[in-house]
Amino acid sequence: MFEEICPSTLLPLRVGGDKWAGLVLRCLEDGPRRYSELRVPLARVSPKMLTQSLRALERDGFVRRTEYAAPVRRVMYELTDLGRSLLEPLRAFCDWAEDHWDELLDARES
Amino acid sequence: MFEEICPSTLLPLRVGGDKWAGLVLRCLEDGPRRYSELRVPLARVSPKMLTQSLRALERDGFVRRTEYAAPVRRVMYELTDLGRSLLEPLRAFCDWAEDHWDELLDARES
DNA sequence: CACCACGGTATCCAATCGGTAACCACGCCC
DNA sequence: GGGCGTGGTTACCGATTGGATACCGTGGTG
Repeated sequence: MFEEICPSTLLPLRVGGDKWAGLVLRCLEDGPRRYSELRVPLARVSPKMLTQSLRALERDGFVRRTEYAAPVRRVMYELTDLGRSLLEPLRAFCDWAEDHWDELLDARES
Repeated sequence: MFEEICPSTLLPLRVGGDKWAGLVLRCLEDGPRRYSELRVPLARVSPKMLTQSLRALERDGFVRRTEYAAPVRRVMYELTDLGRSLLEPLRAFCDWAEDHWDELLDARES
């Protein structure tokens, strides 16, 4: 997931000045995820960077972090309304990238 | 221009991995501009960075650079069709940022 | 000839980014 | 009580970014 398909590879798009924030947001679009669940699709992201991105997203109000102590330790990350609203322009970008994939590749080659 | 208004200040959005590329594109949306004309609205961007952004945008096919030798040396930068098409999602982001300005500020404060 | 505008380059340097790897506290479960 | 899973943190370090500043070649122009 996200190896080749995302615009980040061909047209690096950074939201919040953070290399991975955009991908994290997209990983959360289908509902809350735990830290370890996020690590699966974002295998290329080091734990340090994932934490850093999540903290930044939390600080800026895009993501809500909820900690449950029992029965097992669980931490849930989910989009806030603000975060969900950001998905719209983000998807616009991704759609654009898909539509212009060939042109991007052509331009890059020459 | 672009001092406080652009999302780059509050929600850094980098297109092409480049800090200023987004602003450069927006400066070109109303037609061709010369290097020195771009320097005016982008006063905060050092010449080095501006050149770097323009070169990257040219390499990726978003901007066309045309050089005229006579009568005075002039270099025009203008958007290609690809570049113009990128303005759409870019504007979506800017509109989003304007709409959620207050929420962004609120989240940042707390 | 001297000077100026234009469109950049060159150099230096500090700060940031991001990857690797190791470590850690807590609680459960065998 | 020893190991494991969870959700991280810490230290270290090289690479990249980007800001400031000075400089430069070319071609008009007075």
